Amino acid sequence: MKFEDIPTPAVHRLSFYLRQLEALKSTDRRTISSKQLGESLGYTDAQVRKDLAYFGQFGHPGIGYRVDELISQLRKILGTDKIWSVVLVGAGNLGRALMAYRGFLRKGFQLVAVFDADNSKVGQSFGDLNVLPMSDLQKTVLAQRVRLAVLAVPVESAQAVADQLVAAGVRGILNFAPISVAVPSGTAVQSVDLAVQLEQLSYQMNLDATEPVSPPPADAASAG
Amino acid sequence: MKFEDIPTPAVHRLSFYLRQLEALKSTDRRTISSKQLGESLGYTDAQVRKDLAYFGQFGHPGIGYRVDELISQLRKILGTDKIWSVVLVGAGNLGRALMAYRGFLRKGFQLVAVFDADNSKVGQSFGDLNVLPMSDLQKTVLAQRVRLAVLAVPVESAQAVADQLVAAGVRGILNFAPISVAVPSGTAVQSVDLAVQLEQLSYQMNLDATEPVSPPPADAASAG
DNA sequence: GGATGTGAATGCATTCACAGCA
DNA sequence: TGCTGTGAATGCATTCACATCC
Repeated sequence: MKFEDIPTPAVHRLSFYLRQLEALKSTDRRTISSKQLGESLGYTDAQVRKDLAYFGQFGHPGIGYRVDELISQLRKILGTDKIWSVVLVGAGNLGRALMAYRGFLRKGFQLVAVFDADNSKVGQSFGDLNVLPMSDLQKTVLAQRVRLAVLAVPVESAQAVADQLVAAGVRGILNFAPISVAVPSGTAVQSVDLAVQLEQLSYQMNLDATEPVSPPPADAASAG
Repeated sequence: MKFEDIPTPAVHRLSFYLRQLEALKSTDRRTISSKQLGESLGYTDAQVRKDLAYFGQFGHPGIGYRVDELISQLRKILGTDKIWSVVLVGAGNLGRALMAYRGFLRKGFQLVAVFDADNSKVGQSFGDLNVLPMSDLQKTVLAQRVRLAVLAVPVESAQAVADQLVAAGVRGILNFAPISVAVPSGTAVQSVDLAVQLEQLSYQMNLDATEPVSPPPADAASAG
């Protein structure tokens, strides 16, 4: 089976397996069964086994999966056994918060440059780095062969910046602007839109007939 | 067909249709076909029609969908035709950035309280609001009948805070901590984990045999 | 002609269930 | 006995293709 036709949802779950396993490292647990791993994440045991089996035989019948072993296999599969250089475009509140958020940089990613279109921000320090002007983007990305970018700019400029990134050689974009960024095939985009996610929650509440807007407080509380 | 068994991916796409349509409002466009709407988001026309048809007949044969009409239908379906009260837990960098990010609060959501466990943060101003201590969470959420929460706390406390939120009556949580938050059935969780998303990009790059880590710059650049 | 809405057909992902190994 | 890996069976989502309406 070729890598290309492994189900996308399966690849996505791999990241959660890895996260869960890494949390386990601080405990004294050495092995884990597909059942245990699945239950902690809300999946079935068959699902876990099938997902992992797409990539090889990592388990030990009668034993389960060895935690260390599976972690390193998953890192290899996901490509985070090597370090990826990442640039950030947009040094505003969100950009800063994202980079500062603890655990953002789980091993495997290193921020190598930060850009902003606002000249008043250029030159400001940003962790170990200084904010660079957009005019430096092309040459920096090219020179350092950067392949990944985080896009935290206002929605109006998101598409234009994405175009520049792709032109400079970036092949994966993590986009925080609320727009569907168009990129040529061969380039991947992952998007995070808070409004979209809240809407999904709102929809799910409607299913339970949970009432929105706070009416004047009474005393009862109901749930499905 | 009952609301409960509409495909999750379809509901998710609804949010993107809505986002796209809202962007269209600033133009003079009055109607749009399933083909046009789909193309702008990378879906087929049949997909768009099927998704919308799960909820009713919103289109006009020979014409397409009227933008205004479809927007209000989608808001109704997603539950954002009413205002949902939202609380934020965690007034750190991320929490502040999330709330400040323009467009975060697309109509339909209103932040009514902010909590933080760090006493030095309590009392600080946060937009129109003041940061409250965690000890106020229960009574505030209960009194205002809040059903949605944004969780931007360190991973160690995420599960405990989620438990408190659920106990207070929250039924939907948007979680930014890198952990799989367990909640009782009847409560929904949406999660955002930056490391997970970068890993997904990393995996997709591997498919194209794009090399990670910057070796000393040469002159060639390749792409699939 | 130009578009929707929708049953039928296809294709994809998950689950079952069991052979096989430690 | 306990657990994996995996073909076969099921179930879900997408796409096709066409009757229908403006």
